[in-house]
Amino acid sequence: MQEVACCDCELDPLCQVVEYGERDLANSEATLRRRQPIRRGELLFSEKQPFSSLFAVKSGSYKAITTDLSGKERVIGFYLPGDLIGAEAIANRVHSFAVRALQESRVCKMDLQQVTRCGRDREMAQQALIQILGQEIALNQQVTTSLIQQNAEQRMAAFILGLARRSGLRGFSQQQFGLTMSRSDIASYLGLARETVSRVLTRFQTYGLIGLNKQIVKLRNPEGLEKVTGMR
Amino acid sequence: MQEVACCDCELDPLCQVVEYGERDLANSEATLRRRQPIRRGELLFSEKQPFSSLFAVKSGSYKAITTDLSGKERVIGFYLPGDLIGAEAIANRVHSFAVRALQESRVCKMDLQQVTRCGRDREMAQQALIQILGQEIALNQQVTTSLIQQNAEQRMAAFILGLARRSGLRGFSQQQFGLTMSRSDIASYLGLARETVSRVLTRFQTYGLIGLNKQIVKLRNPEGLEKVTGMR
DNA sequence: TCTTTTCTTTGATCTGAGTCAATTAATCAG
DNA sequence: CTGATTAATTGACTCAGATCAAAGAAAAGA
Repeated sequence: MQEVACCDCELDPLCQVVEYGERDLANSEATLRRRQPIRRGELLFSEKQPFSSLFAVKSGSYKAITTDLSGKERVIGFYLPGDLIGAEAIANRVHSFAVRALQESRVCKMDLQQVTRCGRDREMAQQALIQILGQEIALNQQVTTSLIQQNAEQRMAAFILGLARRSGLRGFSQQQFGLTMSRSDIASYLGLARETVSRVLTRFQTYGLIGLNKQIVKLRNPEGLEKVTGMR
Repeated sequence: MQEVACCDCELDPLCQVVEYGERDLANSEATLRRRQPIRRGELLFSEKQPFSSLFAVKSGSYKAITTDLSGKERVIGFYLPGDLIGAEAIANRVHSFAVRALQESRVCKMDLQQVTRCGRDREMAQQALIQILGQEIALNQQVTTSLIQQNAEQRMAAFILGLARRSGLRGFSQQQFGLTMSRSDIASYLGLARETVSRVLTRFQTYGLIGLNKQIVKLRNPEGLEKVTGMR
């Protein structure tokens, strides 16, 4: 299982400050626990659970899910190595969705309560956190836009390119990466039917845009995909 | 034009800290400018413009817009009294979309550069900002979810209820409020055709869910609307 | 005021994507 | 390895919502 390097991780600016601060702390209560293992299918936290920590994905992948009135599960996001999990609960101190591991994975866990209590490094930590949250807002904005006003092919193309970009940013291959979530998960996330996801993926293969076997996606024509999205 | 009270504004926790800090500052360079007037159609900032300040809507309304490849405008959000504008640019120091006033409006403008330089109040200001950003992330998450997987009626219902809730939260009527944006703007935002927005609105009227004349919406049956959304 | 332009509504038609159904492939348990 | 269960693909059909078109209502200019 390939892991993201700390230097490529979104939470790292905060980790550094916290860990630096920790050395000076008399009590050895770790505020930061690196590389916690999580089994496939395990919940990182559940909906309505009180907020206690932020997580950074070290390896593997996760999905964020809510349950609607009829009890059906809805996927509202995916997390890959280097991604931040849990920011949505900072203000209300309660998680607004559950997060489940899609495979054997590892996270780094940071106790935010402690972070905001650790005195002289507090300001640096806060500064770092502000940056991270700002980044998060900008990203969410983009994702929302690219999903809402687009058709099935555009959504899928944007989704695949997004995965590729994230893979590249975290130090992995930008051309080839794992599609660890099921077709149903993708469908739910993109607001499409399973069957449509399947059809669009095979269409993309016949167009020569991507190659796909087992869980591995290969970008054969990234520019073409970019065109399909219809965005800049 | 009705204005939101500062105590009902999202940016207020930050304003308070900043303004308190300002009194002690030797230089009288204001970091906070309250109630700046903006004319209808005027840009608050444009896409790709360097980030310099956060804005809080005091009165009126705004839309956030990007332009796609074909040069067509896409609405990606609306701002009402009490809302925060500009958070998406904090991390990258560049605005990722433009914001245009939908009518005569007022904003409070806060220079964030200064905020993060003002010394002993800095920590309080940062704490406040973290809360605000966290709230922003949680809200965006909700909006995205409610839009992507819903049909036209569900989107419109959620949109109207969202406006009502925001209106109520800011100290205005929850039953009655202005629909200051055009049908096209709503359509673009919700990812629908103008015609569909129009049709759904008339359907809602004939169902007795809302009343609508000129720019004023009245909720006649909020529970009914809530049911239409199909969410909790 | 009247005219022009823009916005909104309503109707008719068409199409992308959802639903239902059946087949094939992959994963899991023993 | 083998049968059982679950996931993915493919096809046929349907419908919500897009597009096209035209009329009506508001808003902006003169």
